[in-house]
Amino acid sequence: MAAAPKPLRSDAARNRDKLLVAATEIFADRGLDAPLEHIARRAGVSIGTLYNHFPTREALLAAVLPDQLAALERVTEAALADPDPWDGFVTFLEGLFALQSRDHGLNDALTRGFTLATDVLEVCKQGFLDAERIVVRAKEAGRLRADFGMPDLVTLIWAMSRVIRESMDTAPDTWRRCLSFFLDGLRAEAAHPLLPGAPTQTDNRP
Amino acid sequence: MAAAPKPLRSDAARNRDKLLVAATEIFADRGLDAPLEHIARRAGVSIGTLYNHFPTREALLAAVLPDQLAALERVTEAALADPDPWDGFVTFLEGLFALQSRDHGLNDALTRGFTLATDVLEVCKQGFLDAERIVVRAKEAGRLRADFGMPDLVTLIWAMSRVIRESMDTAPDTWRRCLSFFLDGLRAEAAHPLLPGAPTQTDNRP
DNA sequence: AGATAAGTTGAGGGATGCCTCAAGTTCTTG
DNA sequence: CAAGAACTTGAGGCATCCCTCAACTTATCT
Repeated sequence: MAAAPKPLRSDAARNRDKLLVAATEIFADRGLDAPLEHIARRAGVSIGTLYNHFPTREALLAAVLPDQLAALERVTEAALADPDPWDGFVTFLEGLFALQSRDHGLNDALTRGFTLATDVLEVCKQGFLDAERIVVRAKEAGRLRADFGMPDLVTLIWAMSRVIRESMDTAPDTWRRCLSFFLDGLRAEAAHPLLPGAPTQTDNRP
Repeated sequence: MAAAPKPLRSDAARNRDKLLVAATEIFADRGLDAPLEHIARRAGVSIGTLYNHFPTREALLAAVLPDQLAALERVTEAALADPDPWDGFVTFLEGLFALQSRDHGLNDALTRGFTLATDVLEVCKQGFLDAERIVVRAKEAGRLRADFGMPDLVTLIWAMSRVIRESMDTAPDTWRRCLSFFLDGLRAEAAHPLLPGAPTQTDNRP
């Protein structure tokens, strides 16, 4: 099935590793569109070598992102493991944004419409479905407002990712404050009718 | 006082106007870092002429932004005119974001730490003070949660500006939905203790 | 060790965007 | 209607980032 991945020559394997380490670091603190030259330089390798191993930025992302996404998966599991559906929902959001606040690249990945390799995309979709379980559970328990849907989660991620990016360097916990306020508006008992002109939920399915 | 602004030659004045019109349009729908060449081309003028009239991007902004800020001022006034402090607060936010959603450039201006000419900056500061009156009034009326401060307004603007930008082309009213949720968390009676780790208000004064 | 396949290198070509300035054009004024 | 001042022009230099490829180096295998 899978094309037999021919074994790399020893030096090539080493360079590949150095590139992955460098890419992970640089993406994490410069974001996903950091110049590839920086990554090559940090890996102590020429730009040509980088392109030899990863012909496109997307290929490099596909090699680097899965680790970050695994961390996210752990957060999701922890959230689902919480016996209280609301607490689980809060745990999920806190964990998600905490990860994003530590990893500029993950922030980009979750947020910008990035071209991702199909298998990475698959992981994302799976994560999205797990997140949906968290949301549904909290709604069914009558704790999360009934009109909150997955598109709203996406919107929330956009919103918070901006807050995270903007405050990262000066007051890195600002997002917690913002999230606190937001969460208070998501509790079922806080729900008021939407502002006039606000799209109804089905309008903005992604 | 003010340095006598020597009268422009007629053709120069015409070009200047064309540039302002073009800049207003392009900034509004491409954002504040649209290529200056685009603006020159749309004005039907060479790039050199643009630089002749506005030696820096900042100078061009200083000539273009006041109009947008005036619109914002009108929103602020309307908000203060509302007899109900909470409704005024809501009016303010709705008006602010509605403007941003129509003007990509204003969205950038309010959001990114842009280098602004001192007099434009002055207008911004004034607007900020007016906004503070709206916030304080809503808090004193016991309608807006007591722990909401001006830094939180800044954060909210960051958050919403991202939502606006991201949904502008596909579902331009998404921000209203998001704002509705957020507002429900800002009502005094919705307030819950902040999440652990959230900075206290004084931490993130800008 | 020598032959060969595998891997590396970095200069260089292409885009885009910023900004300048010498040469040309056009308005204004006497 | 000159002539000089005011203004415009666009090619070109700079910088950044993209990506490629012919010449070189190195690991591996016998």
